[in-house]
Amino acid sequence: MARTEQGLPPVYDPARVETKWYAYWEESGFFRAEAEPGREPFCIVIPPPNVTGNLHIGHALNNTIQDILIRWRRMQGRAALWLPGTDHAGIATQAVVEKELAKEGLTRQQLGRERFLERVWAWKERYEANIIGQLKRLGCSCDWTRTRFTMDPGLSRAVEEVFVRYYEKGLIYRGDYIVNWCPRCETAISDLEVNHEPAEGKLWHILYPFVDGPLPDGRRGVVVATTRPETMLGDTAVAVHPDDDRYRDLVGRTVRLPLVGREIPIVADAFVDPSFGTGAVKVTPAHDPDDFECGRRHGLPLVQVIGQDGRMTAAAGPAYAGLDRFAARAAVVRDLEAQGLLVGVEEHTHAVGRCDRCDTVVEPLVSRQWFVRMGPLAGPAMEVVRQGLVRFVPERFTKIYLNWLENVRDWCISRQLWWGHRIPAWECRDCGETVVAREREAPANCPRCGGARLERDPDVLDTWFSSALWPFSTLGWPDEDAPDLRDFYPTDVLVTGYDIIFFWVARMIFSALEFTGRIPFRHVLVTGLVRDHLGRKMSKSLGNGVDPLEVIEKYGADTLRFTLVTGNTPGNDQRFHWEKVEGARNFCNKIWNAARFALGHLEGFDPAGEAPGPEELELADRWILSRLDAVTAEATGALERFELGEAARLLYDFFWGEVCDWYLEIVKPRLAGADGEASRRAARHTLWTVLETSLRLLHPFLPFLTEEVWQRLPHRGPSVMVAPWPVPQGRRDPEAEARMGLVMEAVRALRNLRAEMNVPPGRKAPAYVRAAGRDLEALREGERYVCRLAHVEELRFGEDGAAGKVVAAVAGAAELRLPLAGLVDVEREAARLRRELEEARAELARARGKLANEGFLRGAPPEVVDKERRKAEELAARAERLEARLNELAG
RNA sequence: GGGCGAAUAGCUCAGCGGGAGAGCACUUCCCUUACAAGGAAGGGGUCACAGGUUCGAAUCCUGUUUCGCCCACCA
Repeated sequence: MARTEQGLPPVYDPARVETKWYAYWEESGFFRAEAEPGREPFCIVIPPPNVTGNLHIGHALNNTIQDILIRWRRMQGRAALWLPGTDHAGIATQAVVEKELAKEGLTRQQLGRERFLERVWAWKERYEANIIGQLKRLGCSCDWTRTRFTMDPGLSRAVEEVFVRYYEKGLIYRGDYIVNWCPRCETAISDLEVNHEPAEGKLWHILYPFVDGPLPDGRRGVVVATTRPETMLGDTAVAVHPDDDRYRDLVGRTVRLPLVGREIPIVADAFVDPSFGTGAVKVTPAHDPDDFECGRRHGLPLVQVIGQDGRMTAAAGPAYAGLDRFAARAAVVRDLEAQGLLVGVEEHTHAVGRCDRCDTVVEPLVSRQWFVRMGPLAGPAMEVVRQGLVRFVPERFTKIYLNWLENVRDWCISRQLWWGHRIPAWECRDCGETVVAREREAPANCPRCGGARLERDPDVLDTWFSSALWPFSTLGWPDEDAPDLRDFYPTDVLVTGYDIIFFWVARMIFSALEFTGRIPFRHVLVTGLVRDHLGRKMSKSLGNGVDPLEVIEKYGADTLRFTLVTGNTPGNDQRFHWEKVEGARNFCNKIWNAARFALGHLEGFDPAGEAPGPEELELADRWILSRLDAVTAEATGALERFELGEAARLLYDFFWGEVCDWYLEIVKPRLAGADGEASRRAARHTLWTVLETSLRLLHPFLPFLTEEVWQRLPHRGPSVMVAPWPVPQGRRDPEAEARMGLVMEAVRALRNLRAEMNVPPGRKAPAYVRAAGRDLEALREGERYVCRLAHVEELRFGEDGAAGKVVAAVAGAAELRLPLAGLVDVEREAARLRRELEEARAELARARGKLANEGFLRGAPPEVVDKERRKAEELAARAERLEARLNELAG
């Protein structure tokens, strides 16, 4: 940090400025969105993070994207609302708090419902504050005055309202159905909360003997195949396919259930696949979804042999009651074997369902639950997507979405938990009547029998039931006149991961259509996962997670944002590499230093007072301004298409590759006055224009850095975050771009010649140019740039040059020559080249020798051999180049 | 069993009908007063494979292979 320019250190220090600017933005009220006439609204509601813990790197990506979109639209003058909030995350939060309790040796039952909920609320307060703090560190420009939580009074009212209206419309029903039950969480879970994983298992073949004894043909009974023998205790039938000739004559007969003795019928049902197992299926309506349906079709009784705790019930018989279901499996197999009824065992891998939360094997159980009828809701939800009213980005996710809705089953929404929205239903203890009502309208007495013993349903709703309402409940629904609902709904874009399209996106769409009659958002921008550097999912158990806060502390929020958003396309996973973080950090530093340089030359600069006329701008100015307009248009287009990575790349390439590498270098002597006052003024103004505009373009991506720099630059307005988004100013100039292109190519060609020939950096010489027409004009116009940047004394047009020349063709038309004499000592250079050539040849011979050695080829690892091969190729190429240069020197 | 994605420079990835690119890594030179977290020059790729459409294909179509993911009630 020895030198400073304008008192600025040569390395950008994000820690010094980030909190300062965030506080300034917040105090200035820039995050607050006000809808006004004439200002088109733009709204994003945040996918509410769970209050289970801290934000992870995926949140950082997701929220960076939202912030970029919001900041961009805000600068465009839209009334941009980013509505923040958090989700109570029912089962997940309850689980973490229970875990915390367990450390104190407590269970929630010991605490009781009320005190347990107090604990959860305390947890919620702590983590909500945490999460909001983290979003602020990231730079998120949310309207914090509108922060919501899924269990806020208003949102809870929406939940209640939705439940009651669904119920009144017949779209919610309660009933005894088979559901996915987690015996550890002791609650029902939805289909989506079950993960199917392949598991090594066995397929047991069991003989169920005929009640009436063997048939005349000798058959003693029917053999069924099962992967879960313990469930046989609850069998109430055997099913075969109606067209299966092997069994057709058996339909209607009765078999005796082994171990239990119950007499059960053989029924015909088309759900049976004759090609699987023996073609005969044991039917356990209480413990298998297919069997449940089959049982209903045939009026079979339910025998529940596994309880909600995963242990066998009394109905399983005294030998098994109380046993864990897996212990019971072993016992049943043992007993069947003893009776000679186990007639075969095969190895068999099949899918076993596990609880999304705790990985416990799910038990299908019949229990009394609440369901949402999906049929009538799915149709419109598919229609709005088919019609393009709601668009997925990228588009391929529409198919996934539609496919899911086409096959969706009714949604089990009740959970046997405490943390969540309590179901607004009461049951009469006297007559069993069910009453569904808004809490404030709940009757004191049973409307049917008049009894006073109405008891509220103890269960709560699936957490996604409330998230499904998020886009409109946060804006004030069910109050139809809520100003925010009127001003900002439907929202514009939902940014979310592909992992919750079914859980959340689909449910928001059908809920919104049902209750607001409108779509909830116009676009769904789907993000991929951030994986670790090996491509693995980040997870707590692997310990491979990257904490966004750690990145922010080490490198700054802008760096993290830029890292996550570049080189990545919507819907695709990306890997996290610290090298990429460093690349983003370097870019920030590049901007910082370009600004440092510019500030040193813009002292006392007044943009309005010094605007040069068009005729005062020279080639480089017209070129960079043209490029600035082009990049402005391209970046804006990319943002409109949600290609944020593309927009970021465009700006990166422009700023680093064109502004810094070329324009700043060209402008240095001009700013120092080398080309006179007019040139200096044009350069100064253009430099300011390019830098100031670039900062505005970069602001959504790098909010802190751009603010810090912009504030130091001559500017208008209180903050770059409320400065106007750039629009092209009609400065496109294809002629200037073409001419400058040629100039740049000439510079590159001359530099190349110098480097190839080892011309000492300090040595200058004239360059001879042969060109015609426009090329000639362009090179004449850019002569000063070429001379300075390529370190050439002067350009001599139309001359053939000296002996020992080196030639480069430029743009196929012009030709540049450098005389070697005067640049290098030809004799010494030739000697050096010969030495290098010898070395290269010697090394090449060694490498070739190695590659000819059978022992090496066989013994060395393939990658080593490959490397050797590449080395040989490179050496050969190098030798060739050296020879060519030697010839050049000689000629 | 369906569906989707990926396969491009040593690594990580953009590009998706006319130029094969970026960052990192590699080689050479340069501490030139914006930046060595930098500058200049350079090496490195039959764009997985096979067909097809086209004047032209990394890019579109068909098929194949290898990874990865999602969905599905096969007991």
